[in-house]
Amino acid sequence: MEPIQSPQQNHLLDALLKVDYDRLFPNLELVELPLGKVLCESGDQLKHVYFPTNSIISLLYVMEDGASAEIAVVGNEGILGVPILLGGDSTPGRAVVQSAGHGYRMKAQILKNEFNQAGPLQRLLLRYTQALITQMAQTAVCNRHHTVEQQLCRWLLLSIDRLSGNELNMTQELIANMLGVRREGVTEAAGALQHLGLIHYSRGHIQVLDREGLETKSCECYKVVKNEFDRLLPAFHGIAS
Amino acid sequence: MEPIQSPQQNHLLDALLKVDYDRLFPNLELVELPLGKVLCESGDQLKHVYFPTNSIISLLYVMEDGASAEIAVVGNEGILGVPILLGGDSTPGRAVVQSAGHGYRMKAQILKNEFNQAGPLQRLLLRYTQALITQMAQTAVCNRHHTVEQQLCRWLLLSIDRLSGNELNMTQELIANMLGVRREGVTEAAGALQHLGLIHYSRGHIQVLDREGLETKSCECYKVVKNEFDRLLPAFHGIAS
DNA sequence: ATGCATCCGTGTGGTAGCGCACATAAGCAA
DNA sequence: TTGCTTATGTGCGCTACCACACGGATGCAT
Repeated sequence: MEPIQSPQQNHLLDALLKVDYDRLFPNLELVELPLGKVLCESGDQLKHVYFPTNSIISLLYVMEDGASAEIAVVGNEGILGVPILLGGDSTPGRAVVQSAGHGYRMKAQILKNEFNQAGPLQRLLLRYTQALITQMAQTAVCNRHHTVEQQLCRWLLLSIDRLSGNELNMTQELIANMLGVRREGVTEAAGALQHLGLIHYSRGHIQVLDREGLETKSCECYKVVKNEFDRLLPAFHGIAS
Repeated sequence: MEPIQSPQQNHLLDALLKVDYDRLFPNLELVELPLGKVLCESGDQLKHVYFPTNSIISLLYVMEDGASAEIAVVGNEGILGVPILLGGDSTPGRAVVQSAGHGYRMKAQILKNEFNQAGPLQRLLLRYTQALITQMAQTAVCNRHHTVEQQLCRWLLLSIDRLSGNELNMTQELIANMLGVRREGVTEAAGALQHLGLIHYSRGHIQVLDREGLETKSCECYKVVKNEFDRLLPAFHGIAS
């Protein structure tokens, strides 16, 4: 039972003015985004930008010794490819599909040209960039000061916010890679959350049972990021109007 | 012996086309930036943007419990006020003068108007934004994986790169606040570096004696950030041409 | 049902950094 | 000098997390 895909499931596309949307629409290509697919290796130049619909893309920085950490996630609220717009053609980061699903992609140059027209589309994407920056900054602080359990809560909340349901397909091993901690650390934290009845998981399948409880257990970082996204990107639905 | 101040000591201003520079020049106001001055409290709307010349501004995130961490620094290579340009009027961060000196400021609205013309000035500032994003991302990773000593090296290098000499006025207590670690941790790390002959410090005055040695001791994060700034913002001196 | 890869749980020992408490030291003021 | 403030050094117990090792469990394929 795959849900029907539509570009408007992506909030950025949905927020475009009708005239902008209609112009871009023919360039959008629906793509499947399987778990683990690397959309952009460190230092690569992105050929396409991606608008996830029901998938999540993780922005990872990988270090020389192989250690990694996620610095932000992109779901149906956003776009992968901000560096293209900012004029630095590459980033030192890697983009990986963290939660399988679909998205629309578009040749990077086309969106860049639209962006350079400095209209509402540019303003929208710049506001998204600001929200992304906030997420990265908060991740930096969170990495410094919060426990694995708190960070796991934040991460779960950010993830399910970007999907329709309350379930994730994601092994603890992968989560550990995202958070930049050991797998055992995730096991322990997840076990604690399950014991509290906040989540249920088994073999790579996670259900959030008590969203509010998770928010309580989480550090403030989740709320800060969420509030900033809501503030900067209210759902104003350019097409519907 | 204060050095003579000129807007062109700031690399962004220096990189403007002459026509843009001439138009902005009358709006630039030289300001002194004393140590510890808070230019922007969390959630504030910036009235001015700042172009440091021989000062450094630190972007700090402060948490509910008072713990803090620096997510990026802005010196003569950059500008404080990127969120203004991106259209989110405020940020959840705080901006503090980390190294006393001077800078030029300008009413935020004026620069925002210039930015919205979508010319070379906008492209320059967007490239700077990309560099800033890289710095924040690398900070997030560094917070996760590297020792206090490595981070101190990175921090010292990033700082002296943004000043003319090889000296800093900065107590260990303040550095600890920036890095989000204990003061004693900085004492220990700084002691080790001094023992190796890489730095000399006493009561809030730090000299870098062996830059190369510091780079060796530092984590890769410094080089990644530096390379990305050099790549995105080559010194191309719009005025001179 | 049997085999097998994957995923998860757990234990043991080691370490970096924390919180706290104080001891020294360097500058400054009268 | 004396005294005061600020800056830096050090020791101690504690905790979160790490690295490694291995045992157990689950689901899938044949």
